[in-house]
Amino acid sequence: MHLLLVDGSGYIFRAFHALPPLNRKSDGLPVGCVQGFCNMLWKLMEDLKGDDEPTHMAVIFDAKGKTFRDDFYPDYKAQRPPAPEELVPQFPLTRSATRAFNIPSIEMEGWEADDIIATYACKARDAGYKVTVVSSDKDLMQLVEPDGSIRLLDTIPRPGQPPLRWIGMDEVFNKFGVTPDKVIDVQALCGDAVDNVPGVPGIGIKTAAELINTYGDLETLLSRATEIKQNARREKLIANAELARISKRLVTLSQDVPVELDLDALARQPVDPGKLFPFLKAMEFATITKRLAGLLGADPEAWEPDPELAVKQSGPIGFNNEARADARAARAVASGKAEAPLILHAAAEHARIKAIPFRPDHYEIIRDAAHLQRWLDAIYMTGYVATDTETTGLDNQTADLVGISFSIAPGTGAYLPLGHTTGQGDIFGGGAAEGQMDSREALGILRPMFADRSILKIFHNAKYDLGLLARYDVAVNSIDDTLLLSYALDGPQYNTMGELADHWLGVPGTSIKELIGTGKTQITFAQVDLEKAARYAAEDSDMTIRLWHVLKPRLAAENMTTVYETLERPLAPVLGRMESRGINVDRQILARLSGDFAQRAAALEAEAYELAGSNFNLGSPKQLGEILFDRMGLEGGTKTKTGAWATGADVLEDLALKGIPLARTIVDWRQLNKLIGTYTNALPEYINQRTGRVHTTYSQHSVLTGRLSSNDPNLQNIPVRTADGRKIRTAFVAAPGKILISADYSQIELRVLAHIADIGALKDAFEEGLDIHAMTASEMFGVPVEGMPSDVRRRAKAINFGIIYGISAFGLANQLAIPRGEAGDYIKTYFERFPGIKDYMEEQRKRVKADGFVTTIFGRKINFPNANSSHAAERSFVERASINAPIQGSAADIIRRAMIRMEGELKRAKIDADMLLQVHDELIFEVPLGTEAEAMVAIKQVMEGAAEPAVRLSVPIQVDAHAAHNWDEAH
DNA sequence: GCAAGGACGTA
DNA sequence: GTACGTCCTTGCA
Repeated sequence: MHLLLVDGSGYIFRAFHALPPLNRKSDGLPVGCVQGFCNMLWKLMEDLKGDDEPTHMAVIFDAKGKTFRDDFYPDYKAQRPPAPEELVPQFPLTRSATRAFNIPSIEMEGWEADDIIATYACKARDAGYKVTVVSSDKDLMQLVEPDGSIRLLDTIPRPGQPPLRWIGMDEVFNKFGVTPDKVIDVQALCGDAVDNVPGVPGIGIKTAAELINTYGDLETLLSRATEIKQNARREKLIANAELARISKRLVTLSQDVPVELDLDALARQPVDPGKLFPFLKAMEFATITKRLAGLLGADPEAWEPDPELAVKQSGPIGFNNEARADARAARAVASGKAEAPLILHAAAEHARIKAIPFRPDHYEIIRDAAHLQRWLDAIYMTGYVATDTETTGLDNQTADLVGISFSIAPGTGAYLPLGHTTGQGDIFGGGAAEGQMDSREALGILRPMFADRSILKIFHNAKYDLGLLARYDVAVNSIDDTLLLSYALDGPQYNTMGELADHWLGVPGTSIKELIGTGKTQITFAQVDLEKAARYAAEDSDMTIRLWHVLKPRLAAENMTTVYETLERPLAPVLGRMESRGINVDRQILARLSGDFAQRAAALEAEAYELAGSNFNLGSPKQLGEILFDRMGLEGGTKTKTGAWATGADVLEDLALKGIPLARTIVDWRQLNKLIGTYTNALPEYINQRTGRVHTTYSQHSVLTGRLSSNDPNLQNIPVRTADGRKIRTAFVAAPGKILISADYSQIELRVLAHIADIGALKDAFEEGLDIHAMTASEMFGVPVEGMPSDVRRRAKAINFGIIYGISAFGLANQLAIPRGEAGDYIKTYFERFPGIKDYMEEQRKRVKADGFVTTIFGRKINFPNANSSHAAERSFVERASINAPIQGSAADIIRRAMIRMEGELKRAKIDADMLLQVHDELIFEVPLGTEAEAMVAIKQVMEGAAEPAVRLSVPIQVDAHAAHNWDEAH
């Protein structure tokens, strides 16, 4: 018979300092000690086989509250600081873990774990058991038996030491200088600062051992204290005899705790996969789950995560409330009213990480397979890794891989150089630099790690690395992204690694410019000196892991987990694939348009010179203003904020109406010139040599409201409003054998407004499929929809848009070219007809002033740090923006959800369709010719249902889809 | 060579 | 009145 007693509380406290901190991947719940605890439990079962295999087992914990020791010595453990914040949530989880392994979890109020352990150990010893106590607590060393019937076992992982360290007679003697039965006498004399056991002041462990070995035990020593020769020692012992006796009582473990379970009840039970896997999956311990599944011959997929412990998933109905609760909690945090351990935990993590110094000389350069394998082993041990690719350029569709860096903990870092060349600045590139692994071999080694779902890969801007690695056939599963964490938490406030490092870590990141220079003399990263490159690259990963440790716990603390998990992280790979696909652009159509536009622009230019009476640079607003308002002396000119003449299109239109033909000519010239410069001439330059297509880059983290932006080239502002502009869209064509589909949300923002502000009249109109602007006009002006003059509808439309933009009389007057007073009357009438809108606007104004942010219906936060600015114009601006942001942002969230779900749904419906572009309320697809009808049905379904189940909108969502060979006709 | 300002393309 | 990105000129280094 062999009883194994685990000192659960002792393990947690010691493991806390010995193990790397680890948070649950989904929500930042700290679980490092729980994971260490689970590892320890199953390793014990693995290691203690044969003679050492326990027949009985229990895990003992400290209960909350006072113990009997407090009754006679209130200062006992009084100086112990409260448990670290990240430990607190782990206490109950270790109990759950114990039960998950089908092991009794024992704790008793009024007793310390040590007393319960002592009671069971002695009972078992007397019954002839062998006893092992899993602990390294010196207070338990008094239990060790010389014959080995009771031993301690220390299992806290420590670098450079064996995983199991037995503590028997010899080890106790080494520690206390006495046999185990005299340990309490020694402790009574030397005391214990940590537990606030007083002992005899001035007597340390060595003196105590010497005295006890001389006199036999404490009582004998105290009764014969007068015999001691050393004056000081004698006086101290006599003066503090009572303190020594109290100390002995404090350290002596009780052996007669009235335990409820008898020894038989501790007999080992077989592990029950139905208890174990739901727990492990809820904790997201992928590696342990896999190993235990192998050991037990079980399929972990057969069990769902324990719903009590898992990250709360948004249910069909619950989400709206949850999002509101999130928003409430976030407001509480912002106003400092929240009391939440997670907030303190996040703050503590920030302080901890910030205090860890950077040690560039500790970074490693990986030059061979063995070294790479050592890092891989470390990554698998850790379960996560910050990683970053170094390349020859900013465009992941053309750049080449130069190296990869890794970091598994703050202060660690390694750089794996793969594509460095010799010969700095040599345009022929030189040969490969010495001391680099073959990139095919290295990628072959790394591929399984990147694909492994149990290893979390932490990037800063994962979309870039994913798109690049995909070109090297490296698939990446399980990602986190510090850029998107920051965006979910703080919006586009900090963007670059440098800004984040500066703000959160208090260090200026090395600028890439220091390595590659700028302008004409710029080199690529491949040409950077390898040692320098390694320091830069490893530092990048080091900073990424630090930022992750700082930002990830904030997610749970600030209730942004759902936003990050459902709107940010899963979108990045989707966008990455859209960028990789690109879109087919017909070079010849653009060339023909360039010629046509240039010819017409030249004619207009000549006409302008004629009308102006001199040659000047038509592209210069400065020169134009001087000609119009100084030389020609035209009236009514206004100045811009810098004092220059304003010559915008609205000003020129005005002049044209007043009979100044030059103004019209300039307007037309500018339009053509814009089309040439920004589109017909620029776009062909973006056609990728390798793919023959144009690949935009989306920014997921730049827009305040949650929209995407598109750049290099911007494919979200391809002209559509004018006939000439639309011709450019005809150059965006389907590949041979394919056809384009454009699917766009109809009036999505007005529908969202009707839902959020709960406007019955608007909702009814959408429900009945009415012309919403005509309906508005009819309500406002009392004009029947039938036979309504187009100008009346136009005004109503302007007002509807104005509402979405946070209307002002000034702005509406400008838009409609009517007097301010008249515009003000319109707005008044509107608010009278739709009082709910006014309430909504007031609510947002109030919110932004009180909280500094507003939220979308999915819980996304939009920050306005200037909400209480002393500048009136700035304040008004914030008010308008805070009215617009929830509307624009909720619509943006809806299309994000559609995009995230789209690929999976199309695949499920066995529809072959590639999502290529997003233009805020529109998605462009490329599908095989002939399949467009069924594709459109499926696409519409996903888009129209995108808000659900998270939010059940109270207005119908309508999507219009068209298929055609080019984008102009499909739109 | 770079930043700022003006102008203008989109939703 | 909201939210963006790009091109061109201008002015300064």
